[in-house]
Amino acid sequence: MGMATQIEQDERTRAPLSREGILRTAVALADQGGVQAASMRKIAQELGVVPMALYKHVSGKDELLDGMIDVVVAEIDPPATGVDWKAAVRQRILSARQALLRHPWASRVMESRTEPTPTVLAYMDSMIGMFRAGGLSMDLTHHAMHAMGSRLMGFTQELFNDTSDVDPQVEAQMWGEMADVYPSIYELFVTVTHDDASVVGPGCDDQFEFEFALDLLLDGLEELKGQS
Amino acid sequence: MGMATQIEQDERTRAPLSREGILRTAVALADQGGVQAASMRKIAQELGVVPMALYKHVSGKDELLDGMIDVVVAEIDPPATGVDWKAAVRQRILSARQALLRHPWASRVMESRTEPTPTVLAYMDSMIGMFRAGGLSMDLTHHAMHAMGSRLMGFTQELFNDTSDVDPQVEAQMWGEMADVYPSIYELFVTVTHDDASVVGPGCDDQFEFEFALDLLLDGLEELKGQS
DNA sequence: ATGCTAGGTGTACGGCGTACACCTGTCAAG
DNA sequence: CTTGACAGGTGTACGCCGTACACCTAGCAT
Repeated sequence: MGMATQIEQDERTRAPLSREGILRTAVALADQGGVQAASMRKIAQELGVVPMALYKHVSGKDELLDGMIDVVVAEIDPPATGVDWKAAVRQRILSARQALLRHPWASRVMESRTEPTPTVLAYMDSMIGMFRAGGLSMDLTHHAMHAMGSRLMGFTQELFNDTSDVDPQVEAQMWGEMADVYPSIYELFVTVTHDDASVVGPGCDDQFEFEFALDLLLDGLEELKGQS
Repeated sequence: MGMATQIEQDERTRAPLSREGILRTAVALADQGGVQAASMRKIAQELGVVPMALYKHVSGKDELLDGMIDVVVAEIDPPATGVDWKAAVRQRILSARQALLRHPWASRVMESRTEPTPTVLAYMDSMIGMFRAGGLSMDLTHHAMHAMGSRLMGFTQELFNDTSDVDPQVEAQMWGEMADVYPSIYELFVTVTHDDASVVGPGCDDQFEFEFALDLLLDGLEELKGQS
């Protein structure tokens, strides 16, 4: 069996390349190895193909990243119907948050993009429509979009990455030192961990914090809506 | 005059390398050419030195980026004294915003970092202290920190980069097409540009939008403070 | 039969971060 | 005064990255 035959078999085995397949592979690689695992070369290798082959389906790295974002945005649920505007916006943003939690690299990539893709524009458009349907004035809707900011895309920066792989001994001493240098952080930490009944939990409930901030904004907007 | 002499002159001319000098140069390069202009190699060239020389003062690219962030954070004004807690927080966050507007690359870099530097921790600590001094409970302060999210660092994502270098003819046609595909965005655009009396202004006032969202959050927090 | 084209290949280039061996001037200890 | 450690700048080299460009080839419309 000659080399050529082997190659032919490989080629026959391999599903033909396609933009969608490339994007799916890229997203999968990024999901499991971070955004830097989604390099042109690694995607190509994963697909059993030479790097330059990708360029027949994607114009370059930028378009690839845009495509990856579109995949994530497509996972966001459509607007709920038959509910309060606030509830609808709330649900949708929480859905966006879930999508971005499934693809932790996506928020960073989104921010690095300069021009929004049609998919992102469609999402924005739909979001604006939800505010309008809820009776917010155009001006207030405009402010609302800005106020939501990155929350619109379902993410807020987590200030502290609580997952630490240091051993408790060292960590305890670290906190001891922090008490002197960063007294307020220490105080906050102590309160939060004390209130938290769960033994080993992550100190604070990200989901709760996200919803807290979201509701703070939505409630404020509703009050302003009533005033106008 | 031999080569050696020339080199000696260069060496004598050049200020000796230092961590601070490297960071200043890196920030300057990033300010004028984006974050990718602050590569090890370009920083070294700017300082008239070979790339590896930097490693005697900075352990690697990560520490360099951390250092660059510290430079920016150090530009944030200290807390104002003798004013309402809300006013003090407001002023400080607006100061942070100014710092990040001077260094547009900084927000993106901050988000890419995993561990906060001592400088950033000190800023956080001070911020927490401001909430506490304002009478917010520890719990509410905790929520406040999360609610502020990236705004704490003085930035919100600008959804649309309004600075376009296309000619008005093309842009007008583009908006015409958008009216069909993204009706809500179009409607919003029309309203905003119509209300804006200024002829060529950027469509919406980023500073106003930032303060709008900030005040929405601060007002909400104050109300919650009163309730508890 | 012919020649066009879509799609995969191979080679090569410039840029990046950085490991590692090397040199050299300075300065304290013997 | 010698010596030797060492701080700090140099040079080379490696493996990664994105991608320009020339090439091949199978399939298909003419």
